[in-house]
Amino acid sequence: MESQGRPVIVQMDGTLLVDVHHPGADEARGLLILFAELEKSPDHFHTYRVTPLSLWNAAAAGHESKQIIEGLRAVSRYDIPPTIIRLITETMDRYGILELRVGQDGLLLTSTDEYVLTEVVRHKSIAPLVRRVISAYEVEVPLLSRGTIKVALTKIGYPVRDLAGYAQGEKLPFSLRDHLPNGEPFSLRDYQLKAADAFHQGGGLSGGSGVLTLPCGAGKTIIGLRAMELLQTSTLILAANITAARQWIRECLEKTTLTADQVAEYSGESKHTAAVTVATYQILSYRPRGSDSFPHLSLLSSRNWGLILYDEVHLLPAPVFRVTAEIQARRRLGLTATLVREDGREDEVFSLIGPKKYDAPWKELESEGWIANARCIEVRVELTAEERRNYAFAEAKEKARMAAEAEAKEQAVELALSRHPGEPALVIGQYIDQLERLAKRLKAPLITGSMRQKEREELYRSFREGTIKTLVVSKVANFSIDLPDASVAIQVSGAFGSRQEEAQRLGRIMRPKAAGTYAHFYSVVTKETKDQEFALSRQRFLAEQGYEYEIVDLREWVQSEVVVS
DNA sequence: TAGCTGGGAA
DNA sequence: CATCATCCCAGCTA
Repeated sequence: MESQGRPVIVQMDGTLLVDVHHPGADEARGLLILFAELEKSPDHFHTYRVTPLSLWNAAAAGHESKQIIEGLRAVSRYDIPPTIIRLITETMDRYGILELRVGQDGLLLTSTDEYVLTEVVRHKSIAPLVRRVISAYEVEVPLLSRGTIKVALTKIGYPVRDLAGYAQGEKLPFSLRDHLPNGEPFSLRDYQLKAADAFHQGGGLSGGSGVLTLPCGAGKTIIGLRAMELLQTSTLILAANITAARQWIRECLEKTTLTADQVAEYSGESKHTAAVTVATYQILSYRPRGSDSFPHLSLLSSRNWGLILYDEVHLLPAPVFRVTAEIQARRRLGLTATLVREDGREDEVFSLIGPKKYDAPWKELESEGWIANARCIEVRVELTAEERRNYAFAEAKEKARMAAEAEAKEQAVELALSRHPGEPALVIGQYIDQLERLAKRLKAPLITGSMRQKEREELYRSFREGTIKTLVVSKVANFSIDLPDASVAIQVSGAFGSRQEEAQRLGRIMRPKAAGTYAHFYSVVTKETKDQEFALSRQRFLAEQGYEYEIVDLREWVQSEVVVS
């Protein structure tokens, strides 16, 4: 291939630009996601960035800096700047210089490079964790410091390869069923097997802990059950909320040979433990008022768990990080749709749960029909003259809300809905006032957090049965996994900067649709306001997931609709 | 003992 | 950056 014709431009600052119109762009992106993170995706060039964490994940997955650089050369339009080659090589090669293994009387932190170990051991965050210097290649660390030292080493740029192994855990013989209770045959999809294998391979030492990244609707639970089956051991499952916890219990009973007395819920409502116990993050982080102890954290050491499974690992709260540092001898599996945390503690997930073991190829899942084909549309609206005046005079903190609640959004929602007659649609927003207005205008029921669970379930049922076509929902849409699937989602307001929220909402329409049809995801945004600032991060998120998206203007849209009808 | 309400946390 | 979620617990009723 002509070098002029290659799709990637490597820049001095560590960003990688992909020309998305280039025929080799898809292939290039497949290479870049191995070791770089997508940063933004304007019209013609997508920007990736290499970060220490993205490079270490690649190294932990067994990629070598040499291969990565060769691959990059093959898709790069110009010569790669030497500083970037050095950055990739040095960062990746640091992973694995240090290793942690079991010693006679604690852990051994070992190095193939005496200078690195000496330097590291002198560091003020590491020195207190070292019990004894054995040689220039070996120091002793107390067993209990396993987690702390891993976090500290990552923070100073020398992530350690943990080869200290795992506790056996109580045996639990069971298997996945090949038929569900209703008689339907049940088997795992290819990528589900691959994901679970990626976690398990390497067995005793290098395998057995890490994170699997899969889109909503790809069957994360099933992969978790498969991982449990591979290990045949008692498991503590931590879930983000009670509904998710109960979903785990249901799936255990439905899809495995585990019996009801082997699966227990540990929550505010019911505190039972069994060989498989499902708890919420919140009960672990619970602290009675005025106290500084966490009475339920002991659950983690209450039994000889062979596996701790962290569902939605990006939500893992601080106290659970702390205790996870203390149980590094237990196998750990993290499941998530996005590894991005709003609090920036990705490095702790990397250190304490483990490196990323599998990242689902979205586009592949989509083309194989496991998740829906989705179209994302950003609808831009304007403030009215009056709103604009108020906006100009408003305090900075009021502005976001004013933009989010712009009157024109209501018309945009109506118009978007009219393009999908008969399709189940969700209107999702952040502010109850705005949602109340919308619900009235659309003559659709509104569901918020204050609605009783019973009433919600009623509405969900009608929606599922099709007697209700449109539901207006608040932030419950981000959490409630009972919320039925739709083929249209319209978001009118929200924490637009939050990619997690975006992921949840997009997930609402990701269940496979009939061949050749699309799911539609609309975001209604007010032009020239705070609202618009969030558009960039959304673009980035959607592009990360492999989605193209389209921008339309409400005014032009209104005109074209008039012409059509 | 279950079922509801309200306050508090993060 | 405030808003709205969540869950947990205590305390009430029956």
